Amino acid sequence: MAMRNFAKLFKALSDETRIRILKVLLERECCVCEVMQALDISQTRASRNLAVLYEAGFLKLRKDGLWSLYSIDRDTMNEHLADLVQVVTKALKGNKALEQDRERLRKAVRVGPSRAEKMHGEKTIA
Amino acid sequence: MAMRNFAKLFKALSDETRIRILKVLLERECCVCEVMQALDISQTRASRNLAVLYEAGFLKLRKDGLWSLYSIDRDTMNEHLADLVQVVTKALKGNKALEQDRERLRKAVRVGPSRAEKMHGEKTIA
DNA sequence: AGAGTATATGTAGATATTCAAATATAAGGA
DNA sequence: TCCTTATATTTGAATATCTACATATACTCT
Repeated sequence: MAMRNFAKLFKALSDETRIRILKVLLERECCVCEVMQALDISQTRASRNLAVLYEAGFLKLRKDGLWSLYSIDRDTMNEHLADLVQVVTKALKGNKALEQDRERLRKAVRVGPSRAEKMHGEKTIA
Repeated sequence: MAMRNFAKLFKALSDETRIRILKVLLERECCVCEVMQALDISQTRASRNLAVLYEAGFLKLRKDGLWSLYSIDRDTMNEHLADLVQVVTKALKGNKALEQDRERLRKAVRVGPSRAEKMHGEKTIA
């Protein structure tokens, strides 16, 4: 169970054009020019946003002569989804990468920034 | 079944600081100063990023005197998740907002941008 | 009212993102 | 080889995002 960089995955999905592309690709595999026709956008825009989704791991790429055929990578998609569900429904206990944050939270008290600074000298707050 | 703006939701989640905040809040409700201590970040940064998550609907806010107590809005979270699962696992048939894209996809052919432009005069491609 | 504290907000600078236009690359056919 | 076509990449400009610093706001207590 690799620790994923959720922020990066979400960033790839944080653009309306890319969401529209994903939805079109849910219909079927498409070449770049089909995507640009479906969304009525420029070739550059279609190509670049497909590349972003591809690099994030959401798409598969198949070459056929001149055509670049993109399709949803359903396996990867389902993996991401499963992880996401797990993160949100459970409390991510035992996640090493975030143990520090949780450790500091354990010690944290409900005082504001000014008092927090005084508590441990100038090193408590970055 | 309101059509959600997924891009906006994902944008709120597309920042590493906000992911860390969510994970801390999965532990328990926190005030701003607890978040800043847990993540070792500035007060401004904690406050601003909490606000982004709040505005996106992921957090609940409870005021207690001087303190602003933020916590995960689990109902909203689960709604979003349910929607997401639906979108990804099904093909989103019958979604009015995207009917145009799918309609154009139906008519789209596997030719490149140059020929696509000629097919319907200069109006086919934006 | 006045002091102290927790949080929010205005501003500005650095950085990142997005897009179109032009150009480059690569495949297929004459 | 030369031409056409589909896609990728580079460039530059507009815009958005993120952060720290300074300041404002709001609540509590004396």
